[in-house]
Amino acid sequence: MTISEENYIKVIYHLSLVSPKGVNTNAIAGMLDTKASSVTDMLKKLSEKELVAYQKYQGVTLTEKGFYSAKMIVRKHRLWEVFLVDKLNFSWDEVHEIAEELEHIKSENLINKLDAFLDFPSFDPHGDPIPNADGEIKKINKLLLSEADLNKEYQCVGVKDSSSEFLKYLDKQKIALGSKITVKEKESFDDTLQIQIDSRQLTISNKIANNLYVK
Amino acid sequence: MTISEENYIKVIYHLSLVSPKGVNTNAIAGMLDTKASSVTDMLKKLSEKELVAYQKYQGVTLTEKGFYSAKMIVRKHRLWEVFLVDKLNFSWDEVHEIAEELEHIKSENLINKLDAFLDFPSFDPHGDPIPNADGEIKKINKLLLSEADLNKEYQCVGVKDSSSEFLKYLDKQKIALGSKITVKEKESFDDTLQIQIDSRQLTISNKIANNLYVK
DNA sequence: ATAAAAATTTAGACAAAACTAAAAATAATA
DNA sequence: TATTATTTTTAGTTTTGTCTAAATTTTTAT
Repeated sequence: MTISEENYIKVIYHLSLVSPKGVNTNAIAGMLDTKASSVTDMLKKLSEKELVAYQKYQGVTLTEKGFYSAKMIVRKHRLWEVFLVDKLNFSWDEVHEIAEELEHIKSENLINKLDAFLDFPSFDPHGDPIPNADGEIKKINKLLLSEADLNKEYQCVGVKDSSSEFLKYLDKQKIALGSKITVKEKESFDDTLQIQIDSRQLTISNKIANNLYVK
Repeated sequence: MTISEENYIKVIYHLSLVSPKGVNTNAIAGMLDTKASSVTDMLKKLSEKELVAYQKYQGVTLTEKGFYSAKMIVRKHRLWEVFLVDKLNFSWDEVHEIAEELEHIKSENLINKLDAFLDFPSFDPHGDPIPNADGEIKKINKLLLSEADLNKEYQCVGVKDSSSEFLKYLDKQKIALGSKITVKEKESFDDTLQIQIDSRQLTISNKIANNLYVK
């Protein structure tokens, strides 16, 4: 697989988690910042290689083979992110772009040794699960903070939006994975939340609460 | 720079260490396993970008800019090799191919953090020097074992040929960087050497002695 | 010094991955 | 249901890096 093909497969994977019945050409184009016509061309090629099931005008889904390939790319991306944060002291908002390059390094041996070196982590620095060498993914029962019960203690386990801006906001507010969070009050007018986080009081908008996972 | 351009610059760098007056088109083609005509095309492009000084039919040399770029690529390659051997427990004959891919990862920040993580090594697992962030290279007075004096103790500091086959031969003979080597006798007929290595006796061919650096 | 050999460059073509513009199919709406 | 609007595909180009074959230049050898 070329780097370009891998990027398509990865994007189709992420989109298919949201729309499992079939991923639209335009959605793929949007994610890859390319044109729909380019996507059509690539879908034909990926279909030839039996990585996707493609019927024109009907969207695409990953084949078994494509699904496994996608998980291996995601595995590499997330393991490298762990490496960058845990070993090289990058902050969690800096690692995505670099991992986008590292995820295309071919050696399977490399990634398995890296996995061992990192002690077989199950989650990346943003709380996203890391597929193991067989493609298996550890699921946890997480929910958005916006859906959390009042006065019940949760633990922050991930972010939905992992943009640099959001992550930097969280750093500023000292909200990190592992933080203990209790929703004290919910303002019905604008869905603003009063939360207690590691014994501090904080007011956060609905947008923030909609992008934080807790369990 | 594209990956292809980087590969050309790197090859021109290595060849120019041997023929500093100008590197031949065919030599580049040989190293990159490509055709001379492709090399000519690329030389024009690299010349446009002022990475090389190219006069047709006269061979090519690196400009200041090209020379620095080359050293940064070599720096990345060799730092990744140290990482693979020291941290991921690869053996020294397995790392070249993987480093060939890793050397093209773009982030300067990444490579400097990796450098720090590895404790600013000056030499890679094959004894080749690692340029620092400014492109400076630590030189040592090494010589080929074939040129060594009799009955004088040397230390193995590098290999000239770093092919997997040669490295595996050295592993088999338990010759490693740091080994103490004394040439006891030189057979003038075929230049075979009787050496003492870490208190063992060994007979090695001229070909081996011509590919081992000592100091 | 000139002919033959080797090295290098040019010209034209191709594959991959992108693009634009236009056509076709599907979805949405009056 | 007919008509827009949207989405998707096709057709034809472009760019990058490669190739083959032919032409040119340089080097080697008679």
